[in-house]
Amino acid sequence: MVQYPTARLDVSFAALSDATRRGVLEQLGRADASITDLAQTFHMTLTGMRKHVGVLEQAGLVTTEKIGRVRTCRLGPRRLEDETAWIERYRQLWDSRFDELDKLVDELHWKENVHGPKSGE
Amino acid sequence: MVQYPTARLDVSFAALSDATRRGVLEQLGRADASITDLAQTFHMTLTGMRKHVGVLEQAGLVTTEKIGRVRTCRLGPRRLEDETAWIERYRQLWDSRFDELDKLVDELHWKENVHGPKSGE
DNA sequence: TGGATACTGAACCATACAGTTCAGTATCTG
DNA sequence: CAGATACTGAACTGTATGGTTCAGTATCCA
Repeated sequence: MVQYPTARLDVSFAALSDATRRGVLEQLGRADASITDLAQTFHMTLTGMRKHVGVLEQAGLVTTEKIGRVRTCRLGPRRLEDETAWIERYRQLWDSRFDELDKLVDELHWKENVHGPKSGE
Repeated sequence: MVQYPTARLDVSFAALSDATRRGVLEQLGRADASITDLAQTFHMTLTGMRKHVGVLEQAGLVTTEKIGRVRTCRLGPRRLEDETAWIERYRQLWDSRFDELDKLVDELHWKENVHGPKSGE
């Protein structure tokens, strides 16, 4: 059984669970931005935005660098590989689980066809 | 620009941000289970587990059905399509963003080669 | 130098969340 | 019927989250 970096998934999924933070990632996907830029986009105080950026940094999704007065934010090193991997595996489970259900349904149909009221189509 | 179902992403990413809940999904991927089953697996009270299952239900990742005393939990209708789509798009942004950076680096190299310390300036 | 700009840290607030206990209700089983 | 089982709802605890204000510090620019 593959072991996923559980704690890391906790923080990155949590980071993604906020619309503002997802928006920040999208904006940074277009161009680097300062805290002020981001705060303006999302109509929020600098302090508030700084916290969101902090969460994204913790998750490795954003890196920042302060030059002079300005902290510039850019997309970070992580590319959501583990998150994608987890979801992919989940989908496999999901598919196989529903295949099983399909089989059950088929079986029921078969029984119905053999023992049911209208045995010939 | 494609519009993602923001509120839905909020709740499903939040649902996934807890290791216990991800574990529940994995267990249900193997077989349906009662609240008692799940609570035992994760060493938790029934009440505690019921809450987690509630969160997963809200996110559409689990459905439950109570028959007699027993509430049976199974994987729900949602297959994390939207979540995958969001992450996919993010990866595209990430890639293009880093292509841009690569281009910048190339440009710097070029300038260095032309104007660098050894060739003039 | 002095004023505007960009950020930071501390403190605070309201709400949500993960978990518990406890006191039920409803259902099975002998 | 009695007792065990499976769950539920309310209430409580501690901690995290999303947001604010306010009082700074550091930097830039005229």
